Amino acid sequence: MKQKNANYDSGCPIAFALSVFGDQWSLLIIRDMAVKGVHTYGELLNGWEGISTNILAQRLKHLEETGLVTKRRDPENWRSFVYELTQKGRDLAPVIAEIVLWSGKYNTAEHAMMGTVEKVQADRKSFEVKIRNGDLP
Amino acid sequence: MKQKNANYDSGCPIAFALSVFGDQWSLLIIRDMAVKGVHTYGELLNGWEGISTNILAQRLKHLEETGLVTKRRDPENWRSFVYELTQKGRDLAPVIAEIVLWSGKYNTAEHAMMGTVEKVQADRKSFEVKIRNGDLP
DNA sequence: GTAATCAACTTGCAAAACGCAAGTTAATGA
DNA sequence: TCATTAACTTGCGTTTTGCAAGTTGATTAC
Repeated sequence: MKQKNANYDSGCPIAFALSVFGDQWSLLIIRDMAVKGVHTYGELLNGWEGISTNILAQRLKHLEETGLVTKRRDPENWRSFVYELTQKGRDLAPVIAEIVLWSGKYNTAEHAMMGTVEKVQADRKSFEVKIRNGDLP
Repeated sequence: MKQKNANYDSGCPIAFALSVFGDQWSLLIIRDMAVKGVHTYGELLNGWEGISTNILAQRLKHLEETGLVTKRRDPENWRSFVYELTQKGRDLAPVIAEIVLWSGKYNTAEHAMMGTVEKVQADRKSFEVKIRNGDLP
Protein backbone atom coordinates (compact mmCIF):
# COMPACT_ATOMS: atom_id res chain seq x y z
CA MET A 1 0.00 0.00 0.00
CA LYS A 2 2.95 2.27 0.54
CA GLN A 3 3.83 4.29 -2.54
CA LYS A 4 7.07 6.00 -3.35
CA ASN A 5 5.94 9.22 -1.76
CA ALA A 6 9.39 10.10 -0.55
CA ASN A 7 8.81 12.90 -3.04
CA TYR A 8 6.40 14.45 -0.59
CA ASP A 9 9.25 14.92 1.86
CA SER A 10 11.06 17.24 -0.48
CA GLY A 11 8.70 19.97 0.68
CA CYS A 12 8.21 21.15 -2.89
CA PRO A 13 4.62 22.11 -3.71
CA ILE A 14 4.71 20.15 -6.95
CA ALA A 15 6.03 17.05 -5.21
CA PHE A 16 3.38 17.39 -2.52
CA ALA A 17 0.62 17.58 -5.11
CA LEU A 18 2.04 14.57 -6.97
CA SER A 19 2.05 12.55 -3.76
CA VAL A 20 -1.69 13.19 -3.46
CA PHE A 21 -3.00 12.85 -7.02
CA GLY A 22 0.08 12.34 -9.20
CA ASP A 23 -0.61 8.86 -10.45
CA GLN A 24 -2.10 7.80 -13.76
CA TRP A 25 -5.68 7.50 -12.47
CA SER A 26 -6.49 9.91 -9.66
CA LEU A 27 -7.08 12.93 -11.86
CA LEU A 28 -9.40 10.90 -14.09
CA ILE A 29 -11.40 9.84 -11.04
CA ILE A 30 -11.52 13.45 -9.88
CA ARG A 31 -12.59 14.51 -13.37
CA ASP A 32 -15.43 11.98 -13.35
CA MET A 33 -16.66 13.26 -10.02
CA ALA A 34 -16.11 16.97 -10.65
CA VAL A 35 -17.07 17.31 -14.28
CA LYS A 36 -19.27 14.34 -15.09
CA GLY A 37 -21.10 14.07 -11.81
CA VAL A 38 -20.17 10.43 -11.30
CA HIS A 39 -20.49 9.30 -7.70
CA THR A 40 -20.49 5.52 -7.39
CA TYR A 41 -17.87 2.80 -7.60
CA GLY A 42 -19.67 1.08 -10.42
CA GLU A 43 -19.96 4.20 -12.54
CA LEU A 44 -16.30 5.02 -12.00
CA LEU A 45 -15.39 1.47 -12.98
CA ASN A 46 -17.23 1.73 -16.29
CA GLY A 47 -15.70 5.03 -17.34
CA TRP A 48 -14.14 5.52 -20.74
CA GLU A 49 -10.64 4.66 -19.79
CA GLY A 50 -11.22 1.29 -18.14
CA ILE A 51 -9.53 1.34 -14.76
CA SER A 52 -9.28 -2.08 -13.13
CA THR A 53 -11.25 -2.76 -10.01
CA ASN A 54 -8.41 -3.29 -7.55
CA ILE A 55 -6.68 -0.11 -8.66
CA LEU A 56 -9.90 1.89 -8.40
CA ALA A 57 -10.42 0.66 -4.85
CA GLN A 58 -6.81 1.51 -4.00
CA ARG A 59 -7.03 5.01 -5.43
CA LEU A 60 -10.35 5.82 -3.82
CA LYS A 61 -8.91 4.76 -0.49
CA HIS A 62 -5.89 6.98 -1.00
CA LEU A 63 -8.02 9.93 -2.07
CA GLU A 64 -10.14 9.40 1.02
CA GLU A 65 -7.07 9.23 3.25
CA THR A 66 -5.67 12.41 1.77
CA GLY A 67 -8.97 14.18 2.22
CA LEU A 68 -10.02 14.77 -1.38
CA VAL A 69 -12.96 12.41 -1.30
CA THR A 70 -15.61 11.33 1.17
CA LYS A 71 -17.58 8.09 1.17
CA ARG A 72 -21.03 7.52 2.62
CA ARG A 73 -23.96 5.20 2.18
CA ASP A 74 -26.50 6.13 -0.42
CA PRO A 75 -29.58 6.85 1.70
CA GLU A 76 -31.83 5.79 -1.16
CA ASN A 77 -29.98 2.55 -1.93
CA TRP A 78 -28.42 1.11 1.16
CA ARG A 79 -26.14 -1.31 -0.70
CA SER A 80 -24.51 1.49 -2.65
CA PHE A 81 -22.04 4.15 -1.58
CA VAL A 82 -21.75 7.76 -2.66
CA TYR A 83 -18.31 9.16 -3.31
CA GLU A 84 -18.00 12.94 -3.26
CA LEU A 85 -15.24 15.48 -3.58
CA THR A 86 -14.42 17.55 -0.55
CA GLN A 87 -13.63 21.24 -0.78
CA LYS A 88 -9.97 20.22 -1.02
CA GLY A 89 -10.85 18.08 -4.01
CA ARG A 90 -13.07 20.66 -5.65
CA ASP A 91 -10.30 23.21 -5.21
CA LEU A 92 -8.46 21.35 -7.95
CA ALA A 93 -10.88 22.94 -10.42
CA PRO A 94 -8.36 25.61 -11.52
CA VAL A 95 -5.72 22.91 -12.05
CA ILE A 96 -8.15 20.91 -14.16
CA ALA A 97 -9.17 24.01 -16.09
CA GLU A 98 -5.57 24.84 -16.98
CA ILE A 99 -4.84 21.26 -18.01
CA VAL A 100 -7.92 21.30 -20.23
CA LEU A 101 -6.79 24.55 -21.85
CA TRP A 102 -3.29 23.22 -22.41
CA SER A 103 -4.63 20.02 -24.00
CA GLY A 104 -7.03 22.02 -26.09
CA LYS A 105 -4.07 23.89 -27.50
CA TYR A 106 -1.86 20.86 -28.14
CA ASN A 107 -4.01 17.78 -28.72
CA THR A 108 -4.45 17.81 -32.46
CA ALA A 109 -5.86 14.28 -32.70
CA GLU A 110 -9.03 14.07 -34.71
CA HIS A 111 -10.94 12.27 -32.02
CA ALA A 112 -10.05 14.80 -29.36
CA MET A 113 -13.12 15.72 -27.41
CA MET A 114 -13.24 19.46 -27.60
CA GLY A 115 -16.55 19.97 -25.79
CA THR A 116 -15.07 20.57 -22.38
CA VAL A 117 -12.19 22.52 -23.90
CA GLU A 118 -14.59 24.96 -25.52
CA LYS A 119 -16.63 25.25 -22.36
CA VAL A 120 -13.54 26.21 -20.37
CA GLN A 121 -12.28 28.53 -23.09
CA ALA A 122 -15.62 30.29 -23.21
CA ASP A 123 -15.99 30.78 -19.48
CA ARG A 124 -13.26 29.47 -17.29
CA LYS A 125 -14.43 31.21 -14.14
CA SER A 126 -17.90 29.76 -14.44
CA PHE A 127 -16.46 26.27 -14.96
CA GLU A 128 -14.36 26.62 -11.82
CA VAL A 129 -17.15 28.06 -9.70
CA LYS A 130 -19.53 25.29 -10.71
CA ILE A 131 -17.04 22.62 -9.70
CA ARG A 132 -16.27 24.41 -6.46
CA ASN A 133 -19.97 24.42 -5.62
CA GLY A 134 -20.49 20.87 -6.83
CA ASP A 135 -22.96 22.09 -9.46
CA LEU A 136 -21.85 19.82 -12.31
CA PRO A 137 -23.41 18.50 -14.34
CA MET B 1 9.09 1.63 -23.62
CA LYS B 2 5.40 1.62 -24.36
CA GLN B 3 3.36 3.03 -21.54
CA LYS B 4 -0.29 2.40 -20.83
CA ASN B 5 -1.33 5.44 -22.81
CA ALA B 6 -4.52 3.87 -23.98
CA ASN B 7 -5.90 6.67 -21.87
CA TYR B 8 -4.84 9.06 -24.57
CA ASP B 9 -7.26 7.39 -26.93
CA SER B 10 -10.21 8.38 -24.82
CA GLY B 11 -9.92 11.84 -26.37
CA CYS B 12 -10.43 13.47 -23.00
CA PRO B 13 -8.20 16.50 -22.43
CA ILE B 14 -7.19 15.28 -18.96
CA ALA B 15 -6.29 11.85 -20.29
CA PHE B 16 -4.28 13.43 -23.11
CA ALA B 17 -2.31 15.54 -20.66
CA LEU B 18 -1.69 12.55 -18.41
CA SER B 19 -0.34 10.60 -21.35
CA VAL B 20 2.26 13.32 -21.87
CA PHE B 21 3.36 14.28 -18.34
CA GLY B 22 1.13 12.28 -16.01
CA ASP B 23 3.75 10.09 -14.41
CA GLN B 24 5.45 10.52 -11.07
CA TRP B 25 8.52 12.31 -12.43
CA SER B 26 7.80 14.39 -15.53
CA LEU B 27 6.34 17.38 -13.71
CA LEU B 28 9.33 17.45 -11.35
CA ILE B 29 11.67 17.49 -14.33
CA ILE B 30 9.63 20.27 -15.91
CA ARG B 31 9.68 22.16 -12.63
CA ASP B 32 13.48 21.89 -12.45
CA MET B 33 13.80 23.26 -15.95
CA ALA B 34 11.09 25.92 -15.74
CA VAL B 35 11.48 27.19 -12.21
CA LYS B 36 14.99 26.29 -11.14
CA GLY B 37 16.76 26.82 -14.43
CA VAL B 38 18.25 23.34 -14.46
CA HIS B 39 19.35 22.23 -17.90
CA THR B 40 21.68 19.22 -17.76
CA TYR B 41 21.25 15.53 -17.14
CA GLY B 42 23.59 15.60 -14.18
CA GLU B 43 21.82 18.47 -12.47
CA LEU B 44 18.43 16.82 -12.98
CA LEU B 45 19.83 13.59 -11.54
CA ASN B 46 20.98 15.30 -8.37
CA GLY B 47 17.71 17.08 -7.66
CA TRP B 48 16.05 16.93 -4.28
CA GLU B 49 13.83 13.98 -5.00
CA GLY B 50 16.42 11.51 -6.25
CA ILE B 51 15.22 10.12 -9.55
CA SER B 52 17.15 7.11 -10.77
CA THR B 53 19.28 7.40 -13.86
CA ASN B 54 17.44 4.97 -16.12
CA ILE B 55 14.08 6.54 -15.33
CA LEU B 56 15.45 10.03 -15.95
CA ALA B 57 16.77 8.98 -19.34
CA GLN B 58 13.44 7.35 -20.16
CA ARG B 59 11.39 10.38 -19.15
CA LEU B 60 13.60 12.86 -20.98
CA LYS B 61 13.27 10.75 -24.10
CA HIS B 62 9.50 10.71 -23.75
CA LEU B 63 9.33 14.46 -23.11
CA GLU B 64 11.47 14.97 -26.19
CA GLU B 65 9.25 12.70 -28.26
CA THR B 66 6.12 14.51 -27.13
CA GLY B 67 7.68 17.87 -27.90
CA LEU B 68 7.99 19.38 -24.45
CA VAL B 69 11.77 19.32 -24.34
CA THR B 70 14.64 19.81 -26.76
CA LYS B 71 18.16 18.46 -26.43
CA ARG B 72 21.33 19.96 -27.92
CA ARG B 73 25.04 19.99 -27.29
CA ASP B 74 26.36 22.58 -24.91
CA PRO B 75 28.46 24.80 -27.21
CA GLU B 76 30.74 25.70 -24.30
CA ASN B 77 31.21 22.15 -23.10
CA TRP B 78 31.05 19.68 -25.91
CA ARG B 79 30.65 16.63 -23.71
CA SER B 80 27.53 18.01 -22.07
CA PHE B 81 24.00 18.44 -23.38
CA VAL B 82 21.50 21.20 -22.75
CA TYR B 83 17.90 20.28 -22.16
CA GLU B 84 15.36 23.03 -22.66
CA LEU B 85 11.60 23.40 -22.54
CA THR B 86 9.82 24.17 -25.77
CA GLN B 87 6.92 26.58 -25.95
CA LYS B 88 4.66 23.60 -25.45
CA GLY B 89 6.53 22.80 -22.26
CA ARG B 90 6.63 26.36 -21.02
CA ASP B 91 2.90 26.64 -21.66
CA LEU B 92 2.48 24.38 -18.66
CA ALA B 93 3.31 27.39 -16.49
CA PRO B 94 -0.35 28.06 -15.61
CA VAL B 95 -0.82 24.42 -14.65
CA ILE B 96 2.25 24.58 -12.43
CA ALA B 97 1.07 27.86 -10.92
CA GLU B 98 -2.31 26.41 -9.99
CA ILE B 99 -0.75 23.29 -8.52
CA VAL B 100 1.58 25.45 -6.44
CA LEU B 101 -1.35 27.51 -5.18
CA TRP B 102 -3.32 24.40 -4.31
CA SER B 103 -0.39 22.88 -2.43
CA GLY B 104 0.21 26.17 -0.67
CA LYS B 105 -3.32 25.99 0.64
CA TYR B 106 -3.25 22.35 1.70
CA ASN B 107 0.29 21.31 2.55
CA THR B 108 0.49 22.04 6.24
CA ALA B 109 3.73 20.17 6.83
CA GLU B 110 6.30 22.16 8.72
CA HIS B 111 9.03 21.59 6.20
CA ALA B 112 6.85 22.72 3.30
CA MET B 113 8.80 25.08 1.12
CA MET B 114 6.61 28.12 0.89
CA GLY B 115 9.00 30.31 -1.10
CA THR B 116 7.59 29.48 -4.50
CA VAL B 117 4.07 29.45 -3.12
CA GLU B 118 4.42 33.01 -1.88
CA LYS B 119 5.96 34.11 -5.15
CA VAL B 120 3.02 32.75 -7.11
CA GLN B 121 0.50 34.12 -4.63
CA ALA B 122 2.07 37.56 -4.84
CA ASP B 123 2.22 37.73 -8.62
CA ARG B 124 0.94 34.77 -10.53
CA LYS B 125 0.92 36.48 -13.91
CA SER B 126 4.55 37.50 -13.60
CA PHE B 127 5.50 33.95 -12.59
CA GLU B 128 3.78 32.56 -15.66
CA VAL B 129 5.17 35.13 -18.05
CA LYS B 130 8.71 34.54 -16.83
CA ILE B 131 8.42 30.81 -17.41
CA ARG B 132 6.83 31.36 -20.79
CA ASN B 133 9.77 33.53 -21.79
CA GLY B 134 12.31 31.21 -20.20
CA ASP B 135 13.45 33.98 -17.85
CA LEU B 136 13.86 31.84 -14.72
CA PRO B 137 16.12 32.05 -12.89
C1' DG C 1 50.48 11.08 -24.78
C1' DT C 2 48.54 8.42 -21.56
C1' DA C 3 45.77 7.99 -17.51
C1' DA C 4 42.23 9.50 -14.46
C1' DT C 5 37.76 12.05 -14.67
C1' DC C 6 33.44 13.67 -15.99
C1' DA C 7 28.90 13.68 -18.43
C1' DA C 8 25.50 11.07 -20.20
C1' DC C 9 23.79 7.38 -20.60
C1' DT C 10 22.80 1.67 -20.83
C1' DT C 11 22.26 -2.87 -18.80
C1' DG C 12 20.92 -6.43 -15.41
C1' DC C 13 18.28 -7.82 -11.89
C1' DA C 14 15.29 -7.74 -7.80
C1' DA C 15 11.24 -5.34 -5.90
C1' DA C 16 7.06 -2.91 -6.43
C1' DA C 17 2.94 -1.65 -8.98
C1' DC C 18 -0.43 -2.83 -12.34
C1' DG C 19 -4.10 -5.44 -14.96
C1' DC C 20 -7.04 -9.12 -15.58
C1' DA C 21 -10.08 -12.69 -13.92
C1' DA C 22 -12.34 -14.94 -10.42
C1' DG C 23 -14.14 -15.00 -5.80
C1' DT C 24 -16.41 -12.80 -1.50
C1' DT C 25 -19.90 -10.25 1.24
C1' DA C 26 -23.94 -7.90 2.03
C1' DA C 27 -28.28 -5.81 0.39
C1' DT C 28 -32.25 -6.08 -2.88
C1' DG C 29 -35.66 -7.98 -6.13
C1' DA C 30 -38.20 -11.67 -8.35
C1' DT D 1 -35.42 -18.65 -1.35
C1' DC D 2 -32.73 -17.90 -5.18
C1' DA D 3 -30.77 -14.88 -8.53
C1' DT D 4 -28.80 -10.24 -9.00
C1' DT D 5 -26.48 -6.09 -7.92
C1' DA D 6 -22.83 -3.20 -5.71
C1' DA D 7 -18.61 -2.94 -3.82
C1' DC D 8 -14.97 -4.73 -3.11
C1' DT D 9 -10.73 -8.53 -2.28
C1' DT D 10 -7.50 -12.07 -3.75
C1' DG D 11 -4.21 -14.52 -6.87
C1' DC D 12 -1.19 -14.37 -10.22
C1' DG D 13 1.30 -13.17 -14.42
C1' DT D 14 3.11 -8.92 -16.71
C1' DT D 15 5.03 -4.38 -16.63
C1' DT D 16 7.41 -0.62 -14.51
C1' DT D 17 10.55 1.03 -11.16
C1' DG D 18 14.78 1.47 -8.47
C1' DC D 19 19.42 0.46 -7.42
C1' DA D 20 24.07 -0.71 -8.74
C1' DA D 21 27.43 -1.42 -11.96
C1' DG D 22 29.17 -0.93 -16.55
C1' DT D 23 29.89 1.66 -21.21
C1' DT D 24 31.17 5.52 -24.36
C1' DG D 25 33.11 9.65 -25.62
C1' DA D 26 35.03 14.20 -24.39
C1' DT D 27 38.06 16.91 -21.22
C1' DT D 28 41.80 17.55 -17.71
C1' DA D 29 45.87 16.26 -15.16
C1' DC D 30 50.30 14.66 -15.10
